Amino acid sequence: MSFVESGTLARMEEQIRQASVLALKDIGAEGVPFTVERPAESTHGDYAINAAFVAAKQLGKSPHEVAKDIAPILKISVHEDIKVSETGFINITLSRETIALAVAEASAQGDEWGKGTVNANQRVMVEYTDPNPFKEMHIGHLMSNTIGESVSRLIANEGATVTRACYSGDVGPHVAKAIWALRKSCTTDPQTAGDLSGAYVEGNRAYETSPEAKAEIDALNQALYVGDDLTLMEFWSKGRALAIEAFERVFKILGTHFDYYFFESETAESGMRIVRDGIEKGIFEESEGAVIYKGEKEGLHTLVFITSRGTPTYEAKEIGLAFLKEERVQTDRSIVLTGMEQIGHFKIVLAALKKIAPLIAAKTTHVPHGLLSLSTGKMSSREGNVITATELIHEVILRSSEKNPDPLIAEQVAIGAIKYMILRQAPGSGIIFDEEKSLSLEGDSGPYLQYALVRARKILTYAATGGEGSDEPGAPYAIERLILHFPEVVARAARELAPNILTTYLTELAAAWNNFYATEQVLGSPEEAYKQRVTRAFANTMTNGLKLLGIPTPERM
RNA sequence: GCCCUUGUAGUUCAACGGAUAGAACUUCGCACCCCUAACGCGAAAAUCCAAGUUCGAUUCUUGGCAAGGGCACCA
Repeated sequence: MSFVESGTLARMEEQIRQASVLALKDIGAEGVPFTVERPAESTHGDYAINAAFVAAKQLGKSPHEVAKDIAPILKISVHEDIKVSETGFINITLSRETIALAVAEASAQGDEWGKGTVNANQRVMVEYTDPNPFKEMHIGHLMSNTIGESVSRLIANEGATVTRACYSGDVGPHVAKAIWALRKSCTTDPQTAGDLSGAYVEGNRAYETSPEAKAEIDALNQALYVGDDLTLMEFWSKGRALAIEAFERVFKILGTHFDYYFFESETAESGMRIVRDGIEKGIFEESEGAVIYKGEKEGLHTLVFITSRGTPTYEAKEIGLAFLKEERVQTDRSIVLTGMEQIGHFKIVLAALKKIAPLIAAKTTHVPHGLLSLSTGKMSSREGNVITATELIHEVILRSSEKNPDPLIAEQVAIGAIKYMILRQAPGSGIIFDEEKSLSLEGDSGPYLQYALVRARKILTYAATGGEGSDEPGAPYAIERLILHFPEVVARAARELAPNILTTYLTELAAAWNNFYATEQVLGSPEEAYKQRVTRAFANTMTNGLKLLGIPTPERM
């Protein structure tokens, strides 16, 4: 069992890569780039190397000939069969024993199955979700939260210490608008987060239609930054607390917990100070009473950091935030997840930050995600035609409870369906949201994965004994050859910050399991012991995979 | 006008420059309820257009066309 502990198979792909590097060196093609991949067609084997194509030109031979030179000198420590395709791929098919060992490993390791060490000893901060108090969380925040949570878990799974951060705009025009409207309607004691966002919509309408209201709101905005009107600040602080309580209720349902909350009220002052200091250094300029950054020389454009009224914009606050994060937590890497509409702004912020604090800028990565738009038209929190996070969750729970009277399970299924919809596609691409089409409970969907797991676990609860028979059947089941790739898939998803890679894999895995389930009887079969092990290996893989996506795993469905 | 992102079956999404472009929904057919059918099997159906780079391009480059977003005091 030392094999299981050392986890040799978890590094199978890496081993093949290294063996290929050495083999290439031996045939005089050192350093050519190549890939080791899982062939789309399983009959081609478990791993494929394309090095022969790349080396062929340099060696003046055909890819097929080069592949034939490489294949015999590949030194891989597990049993396998190496074949060369006519086109020039080197295909590696693992032996029956090797696959059985991988299944044993997946079955025995439990929670540890799939853990990696790529990010060992790294400290990473991930900022995501970023809802604004005085507005409600809407489905766009759901997208940021779902991707951010999964990315955090994937990074942590590779050995990093992850700090989760949530940054909230608790000052600024949107807050002034909401407070203005609340005061106007003599609301001294708003009760729900819905009251606040309703007020925001109203305040925004007034801001755009009435010059007097605009002046009042602008004044209120400045007063909030100054902060010496105690009645105002108390009202503000109460509203903020109310909003955050609402956020945390949603976070709990979603399975997220933030280690740090950062607020714009904390970053405004230092952000402005740092920007002002940057004027003398020639980083920023004054223009028409505002402080701006001219990005033209770097192919960017000009953006205002401090307004002519002396209030900081998003950009100045972002600079302040970078320093505040640094002050609070030591990190090696800082990831900021936002909607892609902020790409342009973030480039400029990072360009400025590079001149102010090059080390912070160097370790900061902006990861934009696509936007969620409604098939019925544009969503705008200013106009109030948004689908809020809680609305959507309740809507989907309603649908999932048709098949599940148990409210906890209905909720788990609903969250699974919502998160799957978001995580199935590349983080950068947007979603045109249509509840009927986007949120499926059948086919490629969250419940499909959850259901496959439930069925496997059920078998395991019946399997009180280890079952009869111990030898593995001659040919491996398709599911076995999929299970062994799990650690590699997870590592790649973490490296590319792309949970969709894992989602696609788990969907394929669930399909293979359902096929196995439909065609093979586990309990009471001649190969029961081995099939139970396969079942456990699948259940571990799916459980750990869903955990990494942040998708709940219901006990039954 | 400039910049960014995206164009793949009827629809919603995959495909680290590789093998016959994968799924799901829909449609049609089959199976059939024996460890849970939110399941399984089969069929039909797609790379926006044009050049270029490459042994090989959905992927890279350039130019069109189309959609979305951003471009000084919102975030």
